Amino acid sequence: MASRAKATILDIAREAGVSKSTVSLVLQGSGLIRPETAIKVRKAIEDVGYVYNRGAANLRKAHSNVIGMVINDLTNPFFAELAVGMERVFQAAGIVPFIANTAESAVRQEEVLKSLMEQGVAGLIVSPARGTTPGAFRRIETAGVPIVFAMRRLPESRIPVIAPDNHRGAFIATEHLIRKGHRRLAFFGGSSDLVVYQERLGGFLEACEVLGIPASDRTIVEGETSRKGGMACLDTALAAVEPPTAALCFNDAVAFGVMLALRKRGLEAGADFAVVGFDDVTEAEHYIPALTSVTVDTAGLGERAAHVMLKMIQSRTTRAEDHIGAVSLAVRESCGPDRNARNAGMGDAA
Amino acid sequence: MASRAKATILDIAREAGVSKSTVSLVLQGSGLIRPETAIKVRKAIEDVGYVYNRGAANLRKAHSNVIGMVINDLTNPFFAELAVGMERVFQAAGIVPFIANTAESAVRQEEVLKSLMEQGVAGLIVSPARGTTPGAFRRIETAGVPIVFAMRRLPESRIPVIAPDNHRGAFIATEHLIRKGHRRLAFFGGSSDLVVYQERLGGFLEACEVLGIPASDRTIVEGETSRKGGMACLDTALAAVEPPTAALCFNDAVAFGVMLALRKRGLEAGADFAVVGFDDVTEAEHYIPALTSVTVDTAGLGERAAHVMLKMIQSRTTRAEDHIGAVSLAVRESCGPDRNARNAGMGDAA
DNA sequence: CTGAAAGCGCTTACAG
DNA sequence: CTGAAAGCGCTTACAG
Repeated sequence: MASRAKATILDIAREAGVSKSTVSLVLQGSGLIRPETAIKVRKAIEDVGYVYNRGAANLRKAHSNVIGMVINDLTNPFFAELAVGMERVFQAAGIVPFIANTAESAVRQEEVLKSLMEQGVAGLIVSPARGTTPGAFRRIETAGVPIVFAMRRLPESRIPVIAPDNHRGAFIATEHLIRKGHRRLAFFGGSSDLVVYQERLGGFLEACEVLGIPASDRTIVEGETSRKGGMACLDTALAAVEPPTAALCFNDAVAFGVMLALRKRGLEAGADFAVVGFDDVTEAEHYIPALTSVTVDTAGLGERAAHVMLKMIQSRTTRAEDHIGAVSLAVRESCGPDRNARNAGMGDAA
Repeated sequence: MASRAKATILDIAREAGVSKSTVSLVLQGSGLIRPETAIKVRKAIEDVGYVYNRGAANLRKAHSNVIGMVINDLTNPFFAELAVGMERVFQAAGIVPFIANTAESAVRQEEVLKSLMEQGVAGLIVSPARGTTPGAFRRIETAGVPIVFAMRRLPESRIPVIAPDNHRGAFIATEHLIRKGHRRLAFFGGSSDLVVYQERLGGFLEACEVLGIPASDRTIVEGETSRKGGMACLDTALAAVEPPTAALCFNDAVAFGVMLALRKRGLEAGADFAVVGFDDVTEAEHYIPALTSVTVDTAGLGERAAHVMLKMIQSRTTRAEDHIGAVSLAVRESCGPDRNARNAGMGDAA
C-alpha cells in the first residue's frame, strides 16, 4: 500500500500521470482543475500513502495555519476550560491549535515561545506565566506574529487582551458580603506581581470604601493560588484578635482551600464564615456547601480570544481591541444563610 | 534592531563575515567551529533578530524533534496530571511537546493526528479517544512514526502501551470492600467500549468470584465517566429491591458524583454507603469525606511514557515493551469506618 | 486547464 | 576549520 520511502507530490504526479503543479493545485483545492483530473489525483494520493509536508509548503508560502496556545497552568481546570473554548472555534475553522504548558515558569515560557516561533506559527494566544518580563514578547512582536493575551495581561503592554472584568467582579462579590451584614472582611490569596490580583483586590477595596468598611476592618492575606494557599490564608486570618467573618478569595481554588480549613476547625462555610470564590469553575456548584463565586464565562472568553486571533491573522495585523467580559455573581451556599438554597435539599445545610 | 524582512542564515553570514555553512554549523552547536568564530556568529544572530526555521531544517534533515501528545480529555485533571509528567521529561531533554485535545471524539482525533503528521512529528504519545477504530493509526505506523499509548489501549493493537495495572487495582479495591463486611457490591460508571473498563470490571468480578460474592449480589451500572454519570449510577442502584451497600467506581469523577448523590439523599459516604474511586486524583484526598481510591501514579506513568518515546526515537524503532504500572489502595474515609482516619480531626466524621 | 522552472531556508557531503 | 554546490518537498508565477 504505502511505499517505503516517504511519498512526495512527485510520486503522486507519476502515479496519476500529471505534473506536480497539478497535484499541488489539487492539494490546495484549486477550482482550476478539471474534476476528473482531481479525482484521479486524489486516488493517487491515497494509493501512495501521501502525507502533506507542511514545513515544505510553509517554506514557500511564508505563512502557516498553525496557532499556538500557551497556557500557564494546565492542571487548573479553569485554564483547561479556557482551552476547550478556544478549540471549539479553531476546530470549526479547520485549524488544529497546539497547546503548550508553561507551568507558571517564565523560563519554560521562553522555551515554549521559541519553539512555537521556530515552528512558524501564524499566531499565539497566551496566558502569560507569573513573573513574565516586559520584554518577553518583544521578539515575537517585531517578527510581526499576532499575539493575544487571554485572562491575564502584562503591565504596559500593547498586546490585546481578552479577560473578564475583574474589578467589577470583586466589587459585586464584596458588596454582596457587606449587604449580608459582614463588617470585617478579608481578601485571600494571590500576590501583587499579577495584574489580575491588583484588579481583583482593587474591586474589593473600592467596595469597602464605598460601603463604609474602614481599612482597619479589612484583612488582606497574600498566598498561593491553590487549595493549600487558601488553607494557609484562613489560618493566618483567624489568628487575629478580631478576625474577619467573611472572605473574598482570589480564585475558586483558594476558596476550596478555605472551606477545607474551616472543616478542619469544625466550622461550616456559610454558617460560621462566609466565603466567595472567583472564576466559577464547574466544581463550584457541585461542592458541598456549594460555592458562591464570580462567574466569568471562561469558555466564552476562550472562544472570543480565538475569534480575535483568527481575525488578526486574516487581516494581517497585530492590533486588536481589548475585550473585557461581563461578570456576575452566582450566589450559592458558602456565603451564608440563603433561604432558597437551604430548601433545595442539600443534606448538610440543616 | 530586527530587520523588517525575516532574517535567514544568509543575513547572519553576511553580518558575521562568514559563509552560511559556518552559520549552520554554529546553529547546530558543532564542535568544528573555532570559538571566536562561534561568538561572532552568535552575536550576529542576535543583531539580525534571527528566528530558526525548523520547517526548512526538517526538509533537509528528514527528522524533526517535535513530539505530539494527543489527549482525549484535557478538562479531566487526571489527564492534565499525565501531561505534566510527560512534560517534565521532555523539558529536561530540551524538547517542547505539543499537546492536542480530542475531547473524546474519534473524528477530531483523526484531524489532530493528520495535522501533527503534516507538521512532521518525530513521535506521538496518545491516549486514544473512545470509539477509535482499529485502523486509525495504520497510516502513522506505516509512515514509521513511533507511537505510544498512554493510560488507554486499543484492542488487538501492537502499539506499546504505558498504563496502570487496572485489573489488580480493581481487585484489591473490591477485596478491601468485602473484607470490611460488604456483601452486595456495585461497579459504577464507564462503558464496555473501553478496554480500561473491561480490565477494571474484570478485576472487580474476579475479586467477587474469589471471595464468594455470588453474581446475584453484584450490581453493574454503566454510565458516563463524570460526576453526572456517578450521580445517575447511584440513583439507579438504590432503586433496586436489595440495593448494594458499597461501590467501586470506574474513576474518581464517578465516585465524586456518587458521594454528591448520597448527600442529596441525606446519606453519608462511608457511614451509610461505601465508595471507592480509581486514579486517585489530587482532589481525592482533600474531599470531604476523603475519597478512598486506587493510586496509579499518574505523573509517573506520564514520565515513563515520555522516556519510552525518547528511546524509540533515538533507536529508530516503533517497537517497545508495554509497561504496566504498580497500583495500590489509598484507604481514606469514604469506604467506611476507619478508626485512624476518624481520629485525624476531620470535623464531619464524628 | 496543465507543464517547466525558479526559489523558499536550511543541511550535508565535498573540497580546500 | 570554512566555502561552494546540491537538494529536501513544496508553491508560485509564467507559458502554453
